[in-house]
Order: sequence, then structure tokens, then C-alpha cells
Amino acid sequence: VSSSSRPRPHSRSSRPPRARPSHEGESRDERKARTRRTLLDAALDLSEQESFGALSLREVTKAAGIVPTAFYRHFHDMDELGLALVDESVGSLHGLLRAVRTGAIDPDHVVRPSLEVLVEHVRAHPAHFRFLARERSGGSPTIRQAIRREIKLFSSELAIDIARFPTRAAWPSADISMLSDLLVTVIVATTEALLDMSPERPDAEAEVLRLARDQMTLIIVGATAWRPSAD
Amino acid sequence: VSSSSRPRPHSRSSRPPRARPSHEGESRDERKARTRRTLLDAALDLSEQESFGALSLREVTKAAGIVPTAFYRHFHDMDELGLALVDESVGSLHGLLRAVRTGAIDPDHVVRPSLEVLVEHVRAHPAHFRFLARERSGGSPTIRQAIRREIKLFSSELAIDIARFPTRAAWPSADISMLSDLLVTVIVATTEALLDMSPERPDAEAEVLRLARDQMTLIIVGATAWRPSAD
DNA sequence: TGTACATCAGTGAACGCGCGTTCACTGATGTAC
DNA sequence: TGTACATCAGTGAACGCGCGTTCACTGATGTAC
Repeated sequence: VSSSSRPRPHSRSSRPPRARPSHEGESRDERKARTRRTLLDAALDLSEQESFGALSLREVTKAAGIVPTAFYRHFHDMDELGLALVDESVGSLHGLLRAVRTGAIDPDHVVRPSLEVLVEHVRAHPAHFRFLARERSGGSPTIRQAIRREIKLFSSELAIDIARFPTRAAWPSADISMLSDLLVTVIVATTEALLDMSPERPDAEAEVLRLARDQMTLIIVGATAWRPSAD
Repeated sequence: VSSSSRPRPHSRSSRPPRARPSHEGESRDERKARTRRTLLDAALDLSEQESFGALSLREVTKAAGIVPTAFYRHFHDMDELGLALVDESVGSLHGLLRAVRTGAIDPDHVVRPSLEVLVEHVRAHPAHFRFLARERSGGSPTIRQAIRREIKLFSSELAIDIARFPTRAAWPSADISMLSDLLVTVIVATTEALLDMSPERPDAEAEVLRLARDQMTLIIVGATAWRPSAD
């Protein structure tokens, strides 16, 4: 064969060989951390094509440019790597929430800036959000539960913010968490729609956002007219 | 072994060999159709544990009680079987929609009966709905698109129904489809919540349904107060 | 109705391949003195 | 500062296994006469 020298590109079409370029000035710990990062990134990349559960250890190490056995220096198995991905992806989620909370607190104008923050975060961490969207329903029970717990947390933090609004202060907490749950449902659906847009239709984003804005506004209108403790 | 007669319930730990009990009075075509059915059921069962994309052909044929090579008498590959599952699962979806439409048409009391129909359908076809919920985000691009298209269809048929309501007749169609999209989002989220309930908490269902009812009611309240063509 | 032949769902052996994991190893980095 | 030893991230061979797919086959069902 013509097999020459290097663990070559391999790619489906042209994925670059993620091999670590020999960074000479690094300590052993720094190198190890960088290889770990490379493994995480490789898994994140690959799980956009097929579900994370369908990824093989060898596939990931190959994309990361290391030998399969070196995997065990970083993770016990693929499940552990998956949970690490959940952890850092929900990191993006918390970043999103923090950004929304520190933004405009004027109750009449929360929707638009919040959606802008959402778009910005999805754009900044597309692979993370794609991973969350995909594995929230499709993943292994462990991963799925971890993600759902985080979304519930997101919802209850949003409920706290809503309770602070003067107009909502008198609401029963059950109604407030019903409302925040509904808003989170719309946010999740909007995120999925943003990730689903075909790259060659840049106007799609504006459409998705207009829809989300109208829906959230309608919900807020409904909440204003809502009778506390209905039934 | 004690293998007796029927294709039994299949529990996780002690999965029985789904071998076809020799139904003597059947034609060749009938037998073939039954084997095909057994393959579909086996795949549906197995994809509750791991994503469909992670299933192997051999795994499915083993659970169905036939030899791997016999698979090719029924499907060209696993992808074709997956699309067949989408087709029949989506059949459940249409059944649901039809049931909702032929139900009460009193606009003030749509929510409760619709949710009852939803619960009934999810209970009747849990594996189908679980498959749809899982593969909607987690599946291969082909399967994902097929499911999303059906949900869009569901939404636009709901829009037609909404437009028939006297109180909505004057609404711009963009607002109506925004509303139906929002309701479908809630329905999808509710379905996921129903499928996610732990079996040992029977009261969870009532909780999920109360949440869904409140959310849909709030949305309808909001829609009533909504200014057509806002912005 | 009876016979001879065609069809074809399901079988079983075989293949080459990628899988996860084990093991002894190498050689650069880190540490003790 | 220099030397001797320890650590350990990454290597490469090897393993047994399940994978998808091929192929020639069997024998019950279906069909033509």
C-alpha cells in the first residue's frame, strides 16, 4: 500500500486531523488538558451527524488524533465523556440565563432582549446547544436525566425572576411556575428551530424570532388577564 | 426451555425469543406480513432503551426470533425499517388529530377533551409516541425531517380548525398559525412529559395534565386579548 | 383431484471489519537530592 | 546547577466479539396442467 507516515485526515469529506501540534512550551498537565479538550471537541463535532450513543470510542480518538488506548488516560468510558459534555453544555445554558437576568428588567420589554441573548448564545456555542437539543430526548437515560434536570432548574430560576415583577408578586407560586414552564417550553422549541435552520436561508432566523416573540408576547398578555388560582 | 406459545410482553432482563409460533392455517403472504410486524415491534421495543440509530440489524432480528439474513426479505436496511416506523407512528398521530377534530367543537371547552384524547392515544400507542419523541431530535437527518414534517402538518391542520371558530374568523392567517404552532409546542412538550413519568407515581399524570390545561387555557386567554396583526 | 415444477421466506456457514479493552512499552517531563 | 530516578501521556500489538453482507441451501407453499 501507499501508507506513508501520519495518522491521516480520515474525514467524511475533509475534516482536519485534530492532532495536537507540538506545543513545545507546555507542561505535562497542560498537554493533558489540551488532549482532553480535543477529545471533547471531537465527540461534540461527531455527534452532530449521528446521536452520541452511536459514537464509538475508536471513532472519537481517531478524530482527536490519538490512539484508542490513550482514551483511558482521560475518561473511564464514553458515558463519562458524555456527562462531561452535558456539564459544559449546561454551562452555556447558565451563561445564557445569567445574561438574560442581568439584562433589562422592565417587564414590558423583556421578550425582545431575552431573545437576542438567546440567539447570541446559540450562535456562540452551536455545538453545545445542538448536543443538548439532541440528547435531551435521544440520549441514554443518564444523559437525558442530567439535561432535563438542568432545564427544570432553568425554569425554577426563571420563576424566581418572574415572582420579583411587581405585577406578579401576588400570584400563587403554582401559577408562576406554570408560566415559567410554558416560557421555557417556548424557548426550548425556539432553540431547536434556530438549530434547524438551513444555512442557506439567512432570513429564516428573523422568521423564527418573530414567531417566538409573538408567542411569548401572547403568553404574557394571557398571564396579565389570567385569574390567579383559576379553577 | 419452557417456551410456550405467545410473543410475550418482552421485559428488559428476560426478553423471550420472539419466534413466530407456527400458525398453521396461514398463507405465505400472511406469514411474511407477520414476520415483518415482528421486526417492526422488536425495533420499536429496543429503541426505548437506546436510540434507533444505535440499534443493529442483528440485534433486531435476534429479538424478532429470525436469522439475520432473513431481514433482507423485508427491508433493504435499517434505515428503511426506521422510515416504516415513522410512517406507522405518524399514523397514530393522525388518529389523534382526527379524534380531537371530531370531538367537542365548543371553543370554550376544547382543552379538556383534547387532552383526554391525547392521554388516551399516548396510552394506546406508547412505543410509537416514544419513538417519535426520541427520534424527532435524536434521529438520523432523514427520520428527523420526516417527523418534523408531520408535526408541521399537524400544526397547519389545527390552524384550519382554529380558523373555523367564529371568534377567530377575522384573524390574519399568520396570527392563526402562530397560535396553532404554540399549541402544538405545548402538546409536544406534554406528550414528552407523559412519556417521562415514572411508572410508580400514578398521580404524576394528573399533575402533568393540570399543567397542560392551565397553559393551554392561558394561551387561549392571551389569544382572546391579542390584537390582530400586532406590531 | 393429482402431479410436476416454480417460488421464495427463512437457514447457516463464511467473510472481512471495526469494536472495546488488556498489556508491556517508550520517552519526555517532573522531582529529589 | 547536575544527576539519577519516578511519573505517566501516549504507543502499538493483540485478543475475542458482534457487526453487515454474500452465498448456496432447504423445504413448505403456491401454481400450471
